Amino acid sequence: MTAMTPQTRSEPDLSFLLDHTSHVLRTRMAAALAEVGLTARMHCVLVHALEEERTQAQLAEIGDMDKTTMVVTVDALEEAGLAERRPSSADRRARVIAVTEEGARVARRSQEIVDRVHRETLAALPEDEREALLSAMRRLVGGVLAEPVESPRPARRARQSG
Amino acid sequence: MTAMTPQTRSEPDLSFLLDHTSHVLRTRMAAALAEVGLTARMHCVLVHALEEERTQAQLAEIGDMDKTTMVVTVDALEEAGLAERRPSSADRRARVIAVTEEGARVARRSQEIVDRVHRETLAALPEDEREALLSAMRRLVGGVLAEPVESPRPARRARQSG
DNA sequence: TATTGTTATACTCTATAACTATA
DNA sequence: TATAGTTATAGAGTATAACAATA
Repeated sequence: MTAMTPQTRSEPDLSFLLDHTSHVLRTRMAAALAEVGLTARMHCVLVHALEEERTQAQLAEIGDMDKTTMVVTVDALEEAGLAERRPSSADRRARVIAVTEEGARVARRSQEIVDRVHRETLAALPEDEREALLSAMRRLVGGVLAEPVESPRPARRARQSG
Repeated sequence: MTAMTPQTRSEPDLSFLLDHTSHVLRTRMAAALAEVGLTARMHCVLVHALEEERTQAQLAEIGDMDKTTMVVTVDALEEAGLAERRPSSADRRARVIAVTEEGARVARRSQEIVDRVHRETLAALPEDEREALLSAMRRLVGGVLAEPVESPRPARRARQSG
């Protein structure tokens, strides 16, 4: 979004290009998924819970969410009747996320929506460019842009008692 | 960040690729710019204010920021002695952002940092892929991914008087 | 009446801290 | 002692509302 390079220069503004495209795609995806009442996170949890038996911690890992964010996401899925928390037979601390029949139906539709939005976006590109784009992005994700640099977060006050 | 497509499928997950790369690049850029005491927004305002005489509203437009976000960004630049608010000669409501000498020096360094981070990132790609990536991204920004879809924001309570 | 910049603040998002139950 | 999940809430980020000065 934020243009990092003035228009009078010819350097490619990779930051702007990535920020803008990811932001716009995100809004489009959110709007499309809203049709079936899901957020991107709910979709993510749903499809990965459907694949195999997974606990909240495992799903949080996959979706790169904090465990507290996972709590509210699973709350939303339960409230919508799309998933349920079940005790894990292997570890009594853990909860397995079981997708309901309705949840499975919605997940099928939401995955179609996701694929369609991706397809429509990529369809705007000539095929060779499309392939190169995907290949380049995968190379970045696997290489230089694999891991975020983390900045030291400021300390936090203890919680108010009462 | 959020994987939109389970690993067992072969559809390209454009959302994940864009979200991940833009997020990681953003953290790298933030860390690199912190060396000269700037945020990405401060850099953005600084270089565009340096190009020609511009008001806060114009700079907000360029950086796609809200005008209230611009206020705090300019506050930070003024506090750091890198820019100053000056009354516009054309419109007495408006403030032109004037970059100080120190601001110009810092802007030159921060632009070098931005270019370097972009160059280092793109250097990880074979040249043909690099060119295709940039071309594809520009095509998306100019086409299907030009404008965000906006979702209706929930209304807001009036401000407390007192 | 509309717009620039400002202040105050509501709201969202996310993560930290503290806790319970279990490993 | 460490981990899974939960609750409460701190704090960052951002945008809306209202306002003063000016167009």
